[in-house]
Amino acid sequence: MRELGWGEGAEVWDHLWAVPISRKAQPRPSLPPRKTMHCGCVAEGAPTGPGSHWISGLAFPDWAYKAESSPGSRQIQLWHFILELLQKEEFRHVIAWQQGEYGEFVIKDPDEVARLWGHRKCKPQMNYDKLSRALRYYYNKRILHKTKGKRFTYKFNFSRLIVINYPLWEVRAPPAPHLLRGAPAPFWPALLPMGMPSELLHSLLLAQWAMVEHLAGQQTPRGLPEAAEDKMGSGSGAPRLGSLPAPFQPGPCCLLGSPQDEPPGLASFTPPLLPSLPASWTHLSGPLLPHVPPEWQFPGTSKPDTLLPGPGGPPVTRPFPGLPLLAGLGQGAGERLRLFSLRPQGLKVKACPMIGAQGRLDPREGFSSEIHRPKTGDKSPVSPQLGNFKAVWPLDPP
DNA sequence: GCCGGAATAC
DNA sequence: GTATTCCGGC
Repeated sequence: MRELGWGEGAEVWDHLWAVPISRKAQPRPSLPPRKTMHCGCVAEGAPTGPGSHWISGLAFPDWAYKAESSPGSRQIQLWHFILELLQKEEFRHVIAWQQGEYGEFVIKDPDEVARLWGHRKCKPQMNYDKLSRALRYYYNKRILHKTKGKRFTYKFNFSRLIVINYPLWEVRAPPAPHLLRGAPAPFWPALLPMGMPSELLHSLLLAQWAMVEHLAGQQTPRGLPEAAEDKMGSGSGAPRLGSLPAPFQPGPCCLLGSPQDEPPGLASFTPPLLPSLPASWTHLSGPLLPHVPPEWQFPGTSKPDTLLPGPGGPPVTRPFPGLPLLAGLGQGAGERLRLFSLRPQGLKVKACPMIGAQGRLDPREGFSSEIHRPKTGDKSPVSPQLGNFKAVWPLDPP
């Protein structure tokens, strides 16, 4: 297998990050200038904070709030927009997370949300009836579902969003969930909270394994209940990886992409592994976030980093760019997933003036200058060991 | 309010 | 593909 370096395989990256990794430093148009001029749309609700946002113990990275990161679409999607509003304090009176339910949110002012959405999309005639129709289309996609009996209340399916936005996430790591049952804890995949309810764990594992098997073009022995039938995030733009090495097979790190969109071998994909946890990472749920029950949180908070040795993985000190699941795992996770999922330098990107013009870019996230160019011979510098990874995961619908 | 079909736009 | 628009039905 040929090892590939940065700058190759731009198409592979395109669906993941259609934004420049140095986006914090440069304005970019998100709509055709003509349209922007006519409606004067602005990026209302655009986040202004750092690259990740904590939700229910995990961080939603920028992609969750940026239309450009939506596979198959260069325009903002409604669920992105909803997340945008949800993470902004100033819209708390308009839309907010529902206390006590993970991923559940309430539209407190439907007319205002519709107005904002219409403004964003340059659809002044937008109203809640139309907006809610768009939301209902998410039901079948399993991105969202309605909380029955509660007015204006919906719930995100976070696993689904992960599958959609991170089709390559952890592709190398986990064995099939059905193979994990009964396995000793050290052999369980990464990123799982020790207190995670089994159904959640299983759901997550299935989603991950669905990715692995889908990308590998393999068949699941027993089939997949969720992610497989979802055709991998609507199937738009998800790169296929071709042959799949055995789980945990060591391989060169961070060698991604290939010319002509040729699927690289999975050995080329080294997922982020075993970072150290911030000492306070279990207390990261802030006022913007849904409540996280204690039993879902990391049980030991005194010295969590000691539980995540990550042999071979030297401590990383740079800011963590923000990632789902992995976000809660500390800077090391971001460091490694950055290599895994961020667009390398020099790749073509689509400009987005609205976002850039809003000054929402954080100079701390000048990723392009931080991207590690993999060195030849830099073979799997971090242990593929996964068992100590832990994260908090919100509840998904059944 | 909520649902989902249908036609349509982009 | 992802909405937007409209609408009949519950």
